[in-house]
Amino acid sequence: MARAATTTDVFNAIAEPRRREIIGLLDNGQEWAVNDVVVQMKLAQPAVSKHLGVLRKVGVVTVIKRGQHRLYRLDAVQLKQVHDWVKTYERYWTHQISRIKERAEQKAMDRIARENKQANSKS
Amino acid sequence: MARAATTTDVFNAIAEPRRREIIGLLDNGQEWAVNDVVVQMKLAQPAVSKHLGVLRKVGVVTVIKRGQHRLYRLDAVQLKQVHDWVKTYERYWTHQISRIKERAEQKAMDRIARENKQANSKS
DNA sequence: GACATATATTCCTATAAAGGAATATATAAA
DNA sequence: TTTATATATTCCTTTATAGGAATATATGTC
Repeated sequence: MARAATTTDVFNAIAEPRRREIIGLLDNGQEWAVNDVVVQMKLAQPAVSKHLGVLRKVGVVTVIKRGQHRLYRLDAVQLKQVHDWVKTYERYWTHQISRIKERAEQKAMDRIARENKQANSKS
Repeated sequence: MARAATTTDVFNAIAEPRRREIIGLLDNGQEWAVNDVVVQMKLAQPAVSKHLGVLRKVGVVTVIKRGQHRLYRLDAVQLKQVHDWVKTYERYWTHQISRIKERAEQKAMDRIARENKQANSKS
């Protein structure tokens, strides 16, 4: 099997660094014509159109037509699912918990792990 | 040019749903032998070894050898860069700010946008 | 040493991508 | 209507998968 399509979900869409860069550009609350993005990124117009197309398909940007221009706007709410997923692991780099709490947490996790192991061996 | 390698950065590594699933499994603070993962995921052993290999290369998991087993452990600190990036856009789905603040923020963004436009047209 | 178990690696196939070049399409302008 | 501008789409090439099958490697057991 090949890799999943970039248009299947947001995780795939933001895996490409240039698309993250585009998202960063659009994060000024303004509408961006394709050519504005082309000028900022050092990238050819077709490439930019394609990247914007991917971002549109996963819903991270929206488009409206105005004259001959197509104006893209960031709709970053779609990034919430990424945030929600990664937030689960926040405790791994948040060191605000004391050693004692850490050890208690570790013990609790050990217990859960044992229970899971039991449950799995039963099935 | 083809897509960037999954081993180049964490964003690419977590673009694959099964790898996110594996990360979820290892999030119990325990060491996991490859076969434990194979049993949980409905996936063949070579496939699991490969996914774990990708995660190891980007630093999301660590390995130690014990006997004939290789024990994998989550080192989720590497996910912090994803969290940091996506956190930038948190305000898009956090509605705790008042209408007035929103409008003020929008105005500020408009101003920044204008300044950028000036700066760009100069160069 | 012979065999079993755990894991990684190699080879294969199908698929998807990223960007470049060329082209199509739509709208504005003269 | 002809021409210019803005953008999307198609075709092409190179590259990187993801998983399956087979094999290699390391360790444990008898």
